[in-house]
Amino acid sequence: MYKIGVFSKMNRVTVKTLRHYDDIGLLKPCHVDQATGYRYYSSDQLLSLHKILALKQIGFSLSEIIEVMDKNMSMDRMIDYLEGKQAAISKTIEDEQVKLKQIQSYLKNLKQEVVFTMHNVVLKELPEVIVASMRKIIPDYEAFNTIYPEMGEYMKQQNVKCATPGYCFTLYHDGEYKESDIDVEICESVTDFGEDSDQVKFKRLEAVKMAACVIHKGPYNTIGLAYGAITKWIEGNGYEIIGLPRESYIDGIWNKENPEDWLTEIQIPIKLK
Amino acid sequence: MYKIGVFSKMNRVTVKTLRHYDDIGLLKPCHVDQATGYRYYSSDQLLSLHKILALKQIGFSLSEIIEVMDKNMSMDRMIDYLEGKQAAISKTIEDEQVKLKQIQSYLKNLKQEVVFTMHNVVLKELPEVIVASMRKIIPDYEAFNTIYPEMGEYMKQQNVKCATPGYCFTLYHDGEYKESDIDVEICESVTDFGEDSDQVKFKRLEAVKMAACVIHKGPYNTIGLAYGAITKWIEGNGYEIIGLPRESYIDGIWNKENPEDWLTEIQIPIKLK
DNA sequence: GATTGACACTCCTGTTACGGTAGGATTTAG
DNA sequence: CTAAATCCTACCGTAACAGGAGTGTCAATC
Repeated sequence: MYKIGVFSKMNRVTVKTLRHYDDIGLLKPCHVDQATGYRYYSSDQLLSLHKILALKQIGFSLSEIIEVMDKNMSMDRMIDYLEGKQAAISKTIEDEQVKLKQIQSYLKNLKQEVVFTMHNVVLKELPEVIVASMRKIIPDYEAFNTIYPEMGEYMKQQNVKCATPGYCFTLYHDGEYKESDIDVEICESVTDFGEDSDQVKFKRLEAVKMAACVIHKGPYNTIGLAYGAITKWIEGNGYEIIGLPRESYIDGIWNKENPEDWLTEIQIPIKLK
Repeated sequence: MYKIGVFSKMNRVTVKTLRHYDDIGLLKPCHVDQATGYRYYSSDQLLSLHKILALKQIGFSLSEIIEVMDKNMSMDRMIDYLEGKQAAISKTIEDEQVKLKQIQSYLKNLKQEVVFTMHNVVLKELPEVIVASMRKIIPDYEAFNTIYPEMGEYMKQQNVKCATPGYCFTLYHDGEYKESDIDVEICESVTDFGEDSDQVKFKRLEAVKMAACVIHKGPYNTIGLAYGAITKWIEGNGYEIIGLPRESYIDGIWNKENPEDWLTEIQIPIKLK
């Protein structure tokens, strides 16, 4: 029979830990003095403690350990448990490796003197949305100024409501950058389907599990920088593009005078290669 | 100006999270209504939120993010920070991989029907100790019964005190298992140096950074099982032995009648290959 | 103008596995 | 007998929120 201090030294755990295990019922001392409350442990309990530590080292939580120790768990259940842990650990390893790659790509950019604060790439999920869409081949970027009002007009007619928060974006159907005759589809997220017209169609866009996103601040003529940053990031981190990029308009001519204040988010569906 | 709900949807974060960031001063809404307490955010703040999420995704803690965002951190400091993170992540990856190997080795044993509860290998640090030691070549294991009392005798003479908790073990100097003419060194941890004699020497054993440990329960003639388990584990997990195994006696003939109750811990210094 | 449903607010608690500290009782050594 | 070491309980703190209770506000409808 050992007092808690000695017992703790025998297995290199702290007294605090032993008391904690007592509290949660993981390892009760074999005897507790009624009068003083002193805990006494037997050397037999070293065996239990040993097992607890072993399980802890391979990533079991204390409540899991309680479960494993309490019932004389069958071997099959034990195997299941271990395999579950195995899968969980494999996943964390993968996640950490992704993080590592991201950091490395940031470091690379930093060292190449690309300003860090400009384009922070974030991974997000994009939810399913219903959109009113209008696909056109426009002669140049100026044409946006005419087609957006056109669509707004039609939607007012149809009496459909935009979703809140507003989500309005352009899909670029050309695989590459073009200055003229651009195949674009402008989309506005709405609450319900309306009636299709020649120009405007309603459709449901599926959720995107993972999209790389950057925010671009400033007028549209410098948005190429953001595209450059995000595509570089995607490649540098071992992802590949699996859908059309969306250019989502947050602030623009309609609510901010100064083009330097405009905000646009680029969202590109991706997956791990 | 957006209310918290809309703003939260714009970046796929929860309202709870935004309030939390407000509480800790990470992202204050640009306006708070004095009367109602309603928080209002501007689209500009999407940029900040974006940066916060990007940093979080690569493993920064919120307090670190506050630091990074607050002062317009210099690029060099930023690089330092990122490199620190990089190292930390690499380390977690390694740790997790070690865990994974351990689980795999347990699974292997389990599936080979080796009883799981018998030998749980735990990694521990062994502290520095001062020991009284006696090295001898003994004819057989029976001889322990004579040399231990011999040493006890000498120590009583010398008036040295054993450490608490007692730590008494045997070092096996033969590289291999032998049945006769065994080169052993018995050690007893003491509080202070005493005077050396022909038989008994005092010395300081350095701390061992990592030792694989198992507890063996029962008489000594079955201790081979424990050795088998531990060496298999060491190999299976990619470690190598870098010191003499210690056989530490916890319970034995001196305090337990029934050999089935005896406890012995085997400690083997190791390092990652 | 009143109602209503959605949304907002402020606490408070709970999560993991203990570490730190305060204040008081007990044991052990000198 | 006294002092030091050890023990006890009890409460707070950690990271990053989630969940819930109880209540107040907003925008739209009747």
